Amino acid sequence: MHQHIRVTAEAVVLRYSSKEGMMVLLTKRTIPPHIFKWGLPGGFVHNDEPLEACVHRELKDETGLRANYLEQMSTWGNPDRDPRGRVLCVAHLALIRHSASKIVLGAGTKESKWYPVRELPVTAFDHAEIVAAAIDHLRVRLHTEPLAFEMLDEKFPVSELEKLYEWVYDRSVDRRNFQKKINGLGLLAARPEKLKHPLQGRPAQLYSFNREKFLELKESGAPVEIFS
Amino acid sequence: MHQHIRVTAEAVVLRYSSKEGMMVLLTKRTIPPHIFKWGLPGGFVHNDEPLEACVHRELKDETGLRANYLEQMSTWGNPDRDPRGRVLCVAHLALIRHSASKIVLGAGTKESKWYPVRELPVTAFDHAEIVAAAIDHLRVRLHTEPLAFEMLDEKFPVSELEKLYEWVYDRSVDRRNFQKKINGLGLLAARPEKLKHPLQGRPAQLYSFNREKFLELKESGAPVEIFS
DNA sequence: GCAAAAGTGTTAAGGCTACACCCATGC
DNA sequence: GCATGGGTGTAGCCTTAACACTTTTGC
Repeated sequence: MHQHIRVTAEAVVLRYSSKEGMMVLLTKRTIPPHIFKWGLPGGFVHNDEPLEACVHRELKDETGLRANYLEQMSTWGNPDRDPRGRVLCVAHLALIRHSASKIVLGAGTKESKWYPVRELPVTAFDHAEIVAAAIDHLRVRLHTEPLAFEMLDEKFPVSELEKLYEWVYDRSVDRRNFQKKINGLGLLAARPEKLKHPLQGRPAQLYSFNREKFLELKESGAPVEIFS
Repeated sequence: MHQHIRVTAEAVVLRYSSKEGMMVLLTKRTIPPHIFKWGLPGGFVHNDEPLEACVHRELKDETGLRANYLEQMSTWGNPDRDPRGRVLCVAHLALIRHSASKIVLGAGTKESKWYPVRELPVTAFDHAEIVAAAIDHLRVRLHTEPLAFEMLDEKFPVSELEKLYEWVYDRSVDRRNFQKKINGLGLLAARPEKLKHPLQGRPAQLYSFNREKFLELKESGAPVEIFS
């Protein structure tokens, strides 16, 4: 018996802004199957290529983007998921800052677009399911892992972090309690500057993520709960 | 360019007893590479076979066992992990009750043994790493998912559940607070009978997991935290 | 009776929730 | 001034953590 299974590595690339919410990067397929439908960036893994390297390569080729954070999520292996035959998909979660998410047209560039996660177009294969799984995955990880900071700018107001959590957990959070909790952990470092030109209201203090402090807390053994 | 990647599905099969702690099922390799070292049960995926079906099949063939719970965990894809060439390993977590974990010799049976998770023998490939990842995975899941009950007998004393959690989180838990918390959730249903012939002390009340209640709580939207 | 494990209760501390109030900016 | 969003404080509640006593068994 000879095994014939092909493998792709694909990524659910997410960006967030309080203005537009969570958005996912999709590329329009130019070949069958599912031609003209929208799919996740990714492609067939080279024989000697690590899975994450494949994702980075395909993402670069197709959209010119560089993920700020990348982790493996789950493998989709249903025998019927691809009409061409057995194709395994190793799905990844990729995060990118909104400010670094502009799609660049280039050599291997396909038509790519950011779509609101809750308003997807017609998608190829099981990719809509994979996007949903990525959000579930994020929901689990954001309780204890500092992944939110991979999507925010280096300097951000607390309200931006809060709104990101509100989007992911789909519930409103008390602004004042959120700020107290997050400051109590000491994970945010105040920057000297304040937010310039707010659309309305008092300019917000800008913070950056204190990764050293986070690692210190984690090493100390106490479980770090960023958000409950 | 022609892709040539082979795919295996393997399982970290775990059983637990308060007497012996957490143990993992390993099979002795009978062919190179890593001949005579101990590896995870599993093998090459058939072309038209779902990943989980492959795990069940290999487990049955190699040890005669049937996993009580099976979920995909992570995919190990380092190009150098197998000297034979590119072999992807889709690792699964499998749980089995101690009372149903006796290895049965049969046709395709390899030499298999239960080993304490914290005292592994010399292992093949990256399988020791995968076992460690499975314990980490379990540590995350046990907070909110009722996987502990997949390893305990149908009827069990609360102390058995408590000790399982103590093993996984590697810390001692106050017996009385644990019982109150778990009873407060209403997830356990008292059975009419008590534990017969305890080695010492007062016979314990036996309980079984109330899955309906758990699903009800989960549906109600409130996040269910079984253990913190 | 004694040791060992199981069942039940109490109390204090800390975290979270729900609030009210003031501040800084644009218009 | 007024609207709007940002920063800080406080009181009550509820959960958790720490701990004492009683009960039921085997020997």
